[in-house]
Amino acid sequence: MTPVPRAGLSREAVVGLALGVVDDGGTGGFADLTLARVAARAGVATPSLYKHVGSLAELRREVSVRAVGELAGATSRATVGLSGPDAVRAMAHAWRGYARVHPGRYAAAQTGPDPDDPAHAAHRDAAAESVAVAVATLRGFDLPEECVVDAVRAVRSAVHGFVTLELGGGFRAPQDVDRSFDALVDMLVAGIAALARREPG
Amino acid sequence: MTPVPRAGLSREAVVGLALGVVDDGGTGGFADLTLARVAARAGVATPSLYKHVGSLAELRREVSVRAVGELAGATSRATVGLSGPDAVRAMAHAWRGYARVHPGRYAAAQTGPDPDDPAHAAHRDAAAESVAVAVATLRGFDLPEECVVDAVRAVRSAVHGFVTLELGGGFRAPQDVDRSFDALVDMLVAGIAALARREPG
DNA sequence: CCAATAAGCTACGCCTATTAGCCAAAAAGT
DNA sequence: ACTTTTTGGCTAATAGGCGTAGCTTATTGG
Repeated sequence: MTPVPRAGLSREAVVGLALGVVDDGGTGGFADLTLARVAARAGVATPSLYKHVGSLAELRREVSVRAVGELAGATSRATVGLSGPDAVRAMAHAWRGYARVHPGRYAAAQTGPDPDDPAHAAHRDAAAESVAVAVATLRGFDLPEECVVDAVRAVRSAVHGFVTLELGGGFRAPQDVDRSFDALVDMLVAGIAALARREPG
Repeated sequence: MTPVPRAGLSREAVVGLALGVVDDGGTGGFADLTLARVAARAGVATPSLYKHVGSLAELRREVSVRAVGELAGATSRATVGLSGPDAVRAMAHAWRGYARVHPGRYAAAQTGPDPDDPAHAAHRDAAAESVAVAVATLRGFDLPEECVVDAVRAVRSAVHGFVTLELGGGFRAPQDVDRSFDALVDMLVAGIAALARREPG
């Protein structure tokens, strides 16, 4: 009957539009990601998206994988050629920088993959890559093998916690937040060094 | 027509049932909190809840305030009579302990209040109390006035980040998570002490 | 005993996601 | 070039969520 021009969508295009929704929604962009919103951007009826994406959950997972990959890439790029304290500092700042520039995507990156579901394989890989960057950063500290995991967990915890609280408006005091972040990173670097000195073998 | 017995609800009762939903839902209990679920627990039709609660958003906020208050209470109780490193350690462990016992409520506690909305006053108060506990914990470190906020932010960031990642399944390696937490707390204590030593005045 | 209030209910409107089935447009095959 | 198949739109319809309106009954207070 009525001619229906093609919108030229594809899985890639849909994910891209979803990323746009996430970006425009600020910190809550990922939580507010909806098929209806994506369809509106595409100029298409909501059910049409199912030709390119299995479900909202699948689209969200795809967005998460992208976000985790980007975060891993940003920290990785920031630390090439560095080691020891310099590497940790660079990683921490790159991490926080990514979160501040892309708060919606950072929130998306916090969805953990299901360890068992085979559909989450890409997500697991991306997460593993992100952790691998952190591990690589700690080379140069001469950490005893069994302490590396403690150090990685400490760095991830501290930086992620800081960024989360900052984006969530948790730091209401007037003091400079950058300064506090530097202090935190200093603590981490000193703490890792101390961890290396302890239990010397 | 048909006799409609009273369910004996009240605002208190509704909030209590909501807390039950949150508790039973694990980490995602707060995200999955829904008026329909609460109504089902109350044995009541969903719209009936509006006689006791203004909206889902209001109910969620109420739950958040409770959770923040409980967390502040738990950390406060754990640190009475302690100071310095002992206080920080006790607070960190009480914090993590609360989150592990009440993962749903802990997630609820992460919703930040709107600084302007007068309806969020109770939420702001609860959050302020929680921060006050952390500040009190740092007495005994002789921190220069302008460094206290850095130390508070560092402690909150590190502990919150660790707990968040732990609950979210972010620590997949087989190594003991308790040990990693102890290492993190050691770093914090040492870092705060170093902060006190720096810029001596 | 009666009136006022409080606490249920059903019916509805609007927004999601998702499925089913139709139809035209593009692509592939002959 | 024509035909066939696949693809990517569509509308219609189901199910479940929040929230509003208006009715009815239980409870309470005079």
